[in-house]
Amino acid sequence: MTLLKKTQFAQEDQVLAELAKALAHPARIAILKDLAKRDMCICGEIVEVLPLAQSTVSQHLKELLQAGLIKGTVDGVKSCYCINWEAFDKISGLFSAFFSKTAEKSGKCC
Amino acid sequence: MTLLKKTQFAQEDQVLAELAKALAHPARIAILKDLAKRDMCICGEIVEVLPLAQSTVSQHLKELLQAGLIKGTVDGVKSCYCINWEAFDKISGLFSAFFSKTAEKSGKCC
DNA sequence: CGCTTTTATCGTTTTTTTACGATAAATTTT
DNA sequence: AAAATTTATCGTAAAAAAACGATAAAAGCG
Repeated sequence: MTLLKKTQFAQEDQVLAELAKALAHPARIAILKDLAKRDMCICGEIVEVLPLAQSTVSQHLKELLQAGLIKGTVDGVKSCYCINWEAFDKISGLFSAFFSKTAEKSGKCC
Repeated sequence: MTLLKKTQFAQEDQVLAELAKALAHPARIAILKDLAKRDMCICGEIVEVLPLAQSTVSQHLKELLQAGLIKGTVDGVKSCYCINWEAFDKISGLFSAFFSKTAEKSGKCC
């Protein structure tokens, strides 16, 4: 009788929900946009453009990493992050598939 | 010094994050898929196909309502829900805009 | 070598989310 | 009219997320 009901849903739905969760904070949206904007990848400059403490930003980066949306490499004392384009495209595809597949129905409604 | 930092981000990012949050649970993904699959809209039959208590499902429906993804009408003692297609398409557009705009960069990386 | 910079992690607090049972309101059914 | 059905809401508990400061580890600089 735990509180972990999520695992009882279809794998596919869990995956999409997990990805949506990674996007479910404006800081993480902003990070992704920032990483995409600069075509070189970025380290702790992200901290400067966000209204959050360094440790909090680090946490958000970790979540994006775990979701596979970005990748990071260590460059001396600095950390360099960038968008994981292969994953990003795949995830983009998952979302558009979800939306288009869901929407291809008649649209009859109450 | 509250803990409400979210409001300090760009409106656009807040909106997208909020929508992503509405999708950030497998139950809500499943509900949307189910509503789309049946081309008539559905009431508490949703409860039967989900491994969750009625009150919990009702809560998830409320969140989808608040995000604008679905709409609901009362039909006697029953409640009838369906996808809000106009909003759905718009939201679909927001996501694909986010992904394509973000991805249109060079892809230089570390 | 000692100091500074950079960043990840730890510990903690606050807030939000998830989940359920109980109940209440409204409506059918009997 | 009484009983049963349907669903939203309330109260509550447990878990997860968000945020920060402090600290630690690693690298670069004087």
